[in-house]
Amino acid sequence: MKKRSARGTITRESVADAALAIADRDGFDSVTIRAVAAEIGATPMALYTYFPDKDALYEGMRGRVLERVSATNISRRTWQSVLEGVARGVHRVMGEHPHWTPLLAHDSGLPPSGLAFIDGLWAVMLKEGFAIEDVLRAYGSVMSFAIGSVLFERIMMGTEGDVIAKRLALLKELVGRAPGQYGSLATVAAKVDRWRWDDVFELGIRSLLAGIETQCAPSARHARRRPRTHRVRS
Amino acid sequence: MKKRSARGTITRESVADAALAIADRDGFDSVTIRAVAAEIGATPMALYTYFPDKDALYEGMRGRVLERVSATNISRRTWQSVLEGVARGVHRVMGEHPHWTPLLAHDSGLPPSGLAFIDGLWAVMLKEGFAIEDVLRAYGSVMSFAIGSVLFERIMMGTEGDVIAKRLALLKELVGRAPGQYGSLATVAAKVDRWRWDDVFELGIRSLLAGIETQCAPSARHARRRPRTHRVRS
DNA sequence: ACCTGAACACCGTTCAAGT
DNA sequence: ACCTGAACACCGTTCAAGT
Repeated sequence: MKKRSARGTITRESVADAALAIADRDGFDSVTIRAVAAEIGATPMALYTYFPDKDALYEGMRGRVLERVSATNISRRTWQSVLEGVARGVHRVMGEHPHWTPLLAHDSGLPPSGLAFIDGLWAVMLKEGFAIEDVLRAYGSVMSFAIGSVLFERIMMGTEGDVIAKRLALLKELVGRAPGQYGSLATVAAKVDRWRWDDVFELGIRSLLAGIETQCAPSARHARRRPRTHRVRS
Repeated sequence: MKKRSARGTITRESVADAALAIADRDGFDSVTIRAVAAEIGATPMALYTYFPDKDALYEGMRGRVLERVSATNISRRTWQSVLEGVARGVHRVMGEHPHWTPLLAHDSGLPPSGLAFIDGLWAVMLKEGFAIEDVLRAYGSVMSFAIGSVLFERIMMGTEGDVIAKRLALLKELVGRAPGQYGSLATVAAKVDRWRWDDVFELGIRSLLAGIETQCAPSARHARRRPRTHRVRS
């Protein structure tokens, strides 16, 4: 909808940012090639100079999001501050831009800037004495939770922040069926408007850091060789 | 592609199952109204008798998936077995059907059967003495992790199980840039083919259950009134 | 190389009509 | 109520053409 931009002013970043702006404003499904082109004052096909297809555009968007996450200035002093920092960064950025969350669930690759970002985090963990396989194990569990908490909140609450509307719809759903049948749900749902979703995140991140500490983090005190229990599951 | 089904034989379940079968076989993006209709031998518009729109179809699919999760027979004896059981169920079902994972990230509602399922889990937690707000806090953190671990694995490894191909692509990516720059990434990536993703899940679920135990679970020994630390964040 | 305009093969969904 | 067939307003992407 903007005026035609001068030739040569388009960049991968400006395209990705335009796409993110549309997602913010109109929802993720409104991010179409045509809409993004209109946003920067170009023709749909002009974008194909910068991104070979729509998955590549998603990848570019994800790169820009990760730059925002890293801009929350994660301390690299300890492995705890690294893991907590990146989790908190994901949680904060996605809390501010709920329409961006589908990017986290779309398996269309990580841009080079994302690789560099991860490399920096893993370097700290290795330097702190993490075993190589524990780096991915610990990073994976924390990132899984960070991503999942954002998506789970979106699934439960929707994207519009209409908590009350959702709760009422839920209760109406319950009343419509056999009364008393969904007693536990109703009991908890009645508390939902007083609910702070951040508490879910806090409980999870605290538990995970503690668990990593005891299960795979290197102790600076005594330089033991990662005492992992070998487990057998049926 | 099947033969025309007799009039009146279509059900919500058969439509949802056909959609899940297509996702399994051809990928999630191949689940189109037209493809599902063809799968059950009907016309595209025939589905609209059972689902008002595509989001409703997703909701129906999610309901069928949750039935599978609950079919993993979750023990309801303790709150630990409930939370671990549902997390393990999600992890197992989605491990067997990676193409279904986008359903977990799509915020288009939970079907009534899903509500009943959650109600049953929460009933156990309440009966075990959980405070009302702790029910959602604990359930939320565990489910967030379960969902996130599935999606994170899919993001990192792709959906085809082509672990080696992915790793090679990653390493090639690294070599292409300044050598030695992505040292940490390369060090860890070199171990990836020996990697068991289940270890990420095990570390997370263990940590979360332990954290819930200390931070909000009721102790059967001494019936204290949930000793939560009151925290203030900047 | 960058960008345009027309066209193609899809998609979800509406509508009018049949049983 | 259940189901059909044609049509509409989209979508991502290809192609031939211009600078």
